[in-house]
Amino acid sequence: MDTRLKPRKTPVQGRSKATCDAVLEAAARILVEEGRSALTTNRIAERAGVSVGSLYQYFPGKEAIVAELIREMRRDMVVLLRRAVDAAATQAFRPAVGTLLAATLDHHTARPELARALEREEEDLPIDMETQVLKAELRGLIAGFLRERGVADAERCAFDLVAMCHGMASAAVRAGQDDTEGLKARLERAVLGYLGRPE
Amino acid sequence: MDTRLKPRKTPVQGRSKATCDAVLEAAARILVEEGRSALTTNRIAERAGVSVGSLYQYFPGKEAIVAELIREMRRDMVVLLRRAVDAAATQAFRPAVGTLLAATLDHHTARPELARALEREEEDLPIDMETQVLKAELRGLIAGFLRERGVADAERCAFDLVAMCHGMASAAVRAGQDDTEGLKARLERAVLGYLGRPE
Amino acid sequence: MDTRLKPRKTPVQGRSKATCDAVLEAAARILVEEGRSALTTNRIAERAGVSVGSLYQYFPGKEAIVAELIREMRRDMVVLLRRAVDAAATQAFRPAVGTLLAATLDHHTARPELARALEREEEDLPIDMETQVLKAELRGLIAGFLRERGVADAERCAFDLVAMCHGMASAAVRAGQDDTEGLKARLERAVLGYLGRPE
Amino acid sequence: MDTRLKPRKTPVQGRSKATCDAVLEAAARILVEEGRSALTTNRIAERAGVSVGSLYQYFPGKEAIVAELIREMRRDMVVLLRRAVDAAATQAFRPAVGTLLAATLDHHTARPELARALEREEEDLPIDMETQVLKAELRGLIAGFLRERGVADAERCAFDLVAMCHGMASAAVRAGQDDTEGLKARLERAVLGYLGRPE
DNA sequence: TATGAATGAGTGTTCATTCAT
DNA sequence: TATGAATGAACACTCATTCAT
Repeated sequence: MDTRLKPRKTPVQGRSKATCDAVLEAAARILVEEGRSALTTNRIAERAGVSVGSLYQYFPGKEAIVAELIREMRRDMVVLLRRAVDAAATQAFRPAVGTLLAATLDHHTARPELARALEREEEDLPIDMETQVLKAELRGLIAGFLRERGVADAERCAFDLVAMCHGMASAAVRAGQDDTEGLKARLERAVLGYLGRPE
Repeated sequence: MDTRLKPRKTPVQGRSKATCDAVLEAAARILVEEGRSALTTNRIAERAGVSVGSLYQYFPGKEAIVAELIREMRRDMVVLLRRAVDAAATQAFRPAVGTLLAATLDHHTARPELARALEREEEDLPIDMETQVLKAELRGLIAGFLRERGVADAERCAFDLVAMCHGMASAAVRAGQDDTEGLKARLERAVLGYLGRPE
Repeated sequence: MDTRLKPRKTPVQGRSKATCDAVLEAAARILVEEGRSALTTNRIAERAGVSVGSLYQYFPGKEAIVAELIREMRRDMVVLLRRAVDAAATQAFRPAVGTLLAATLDHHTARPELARALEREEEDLPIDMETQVLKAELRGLIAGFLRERGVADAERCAFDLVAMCHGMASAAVRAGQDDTEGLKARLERAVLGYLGRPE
Repeated sequence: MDTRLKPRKTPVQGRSKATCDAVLEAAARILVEEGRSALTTNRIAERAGVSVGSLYQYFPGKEAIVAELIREMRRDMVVLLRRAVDAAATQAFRPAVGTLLAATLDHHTARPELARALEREEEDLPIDMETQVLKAELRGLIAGFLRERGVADAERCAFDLVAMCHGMASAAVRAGQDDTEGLKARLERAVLGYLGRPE
């Protein structure tokens, strides 16, 4: 079942790679600019400047394209967060939280609507293994950080914090707010408050 | 444009009302039990025990049905929250927050998956006026409560708190957690923390 | 699995029946006049003077239409053959064989190319239960007749005779021969010869 | 029109020949093992270990490949039957018929499903000249044999006998019977019976 | 000459919506 | 007013065939 969500071939070079990327990028753009209901295979191919046939050469179906976009997003997040966790290791608690939040927001900042759209799609898709692992890793990184800092029930806290930030960031994007700094400040307040460390 | 999201007639009594309700209830059930992709007009009519023709007599289209469900949900929330705000008026801050949260969760508790599904649909639908007003009212009630209690920047806070609770509650439902009490406790912590009043 | 080969509804009256029949008849005509490769759902609908949507209201797919045509054919054959077996009961062996053959050919005579086309299609389709039963019944009727007349290994003989007649009749139709009488005479010779009763 | 069914080049030696053969063999295997619906040019190339481009270098299209397989089959049959007719020349009638039947079955015995599959395909394809000639030759050989033995209306008899044997052999293969000896015996009975020479 | 990426017309199928009964 | 048969645009997806490399 997993194969329906995986690319057919993952070409490493040349024209193939270009086509493959064009398809993914087109899908992303459509999702953001035209909405999920406009995300048809024909439209994707059109915007990618590619034929439908080519699209199907690389992906077994529409869902696989979206799934791949999600995977890319999660992979990026893992990289960013891992880096942030490392950087935070030597910091005091408050600035460390800031570092982590900044990393999380970085991702939302780059293409906020895309992130939101993909997170939405994720809910409708059957969760494939890799995505599941990536999400677990994200929570794991945060939980690890919290545990290290002596926070009790780190797993649960990580879960709640992720959900909380997701909710607030989504709402902000949705409302068209683009004051990332302000958002970050408020998230910091929320997180530290939740953790009982508003000092 | 708004008329596409409104019922054709809002019959207050008799067989008409029954048909109308049957349609709405059928749509709700399908959304929860069979998923959004199963939500077709024919299926709705079938589960409602009504002909498609009748369905179109009361609703101009599929979206109008969903929009009406959303409106119902928001109306319910307004009622619950207004009542809670009244009840909270005489309470100390902490218990007052608890009262408000309880009201908010009440709604999620009754039909959690439906609430989540509708909130998802809401994002895809063009926002009709009434829903917009209802949502503004919800935030207004909370903002009013906060202002009364001397919280600065009450509007913004209300916005964030709603988003925060929405995020955490959704994630909990999604993860299959059904420990409402626990959830409420964590939300309380988050809210009070955010407000800088963890006393 | 069987449901993919069965009609969706078998409407007994009115417009429905007419549409259903029009679809079947159109498919039969296309198969005969335009060939199997022209048998597309859109073409069927077009020739039936009906929309594709209607077609799918009555049949779950293209295969189901063909399967139904086959079933109709087999049902007809069973009726004809049963009647012939009854009529042959009181006849001497030679004329009795003639009666059975006449019945078999009757069917081919009515719409020879259709019969041939359907028999071809039958080989590509997963065999559904009813068709299987009908075919068994056909062979059973012949085997019963043979057994009654003291023919040894009646089952096997029935199998061979059916295959033999099928082969010869098909070839004749294919070659465009339309001398049914002559064909019948030759089949008789073949059958009686095979049975070792050329008297 | 005929050129669409002929190979582009018929290379007699070297790598070309190998490629050509690989394509034909791949097509044959697919037809037998995966069914006619799996017979796509891409799949053929894949199983042949060759690129689609190469496939089209040797054959103008898919049909040409199948047509060539059919021609090969018919050529084989002509060779076998010619040899058998020669061998039968000095035999008495009964054993002579046996010799001819054995030759015919030889062909079916080697790759029964392939023979059946190709005979099926043959019916869908426009008949190209060479195949027509080959089939005429087959009937001619049999008719010649019969005429020599004083059988009246030898042409017609040859036609019927071929059809008869084809029908019975096909049915046997289809039913999964693999008792070639038994089948031969029954065919003999049928043929001799038809010819009125059961002695 | 061989490759295989690219093409796009064509196929099966669905579903929101209409309208004759 | 209620029905449900009919509609057909739109969608996902395939595959024979071409052509730049």
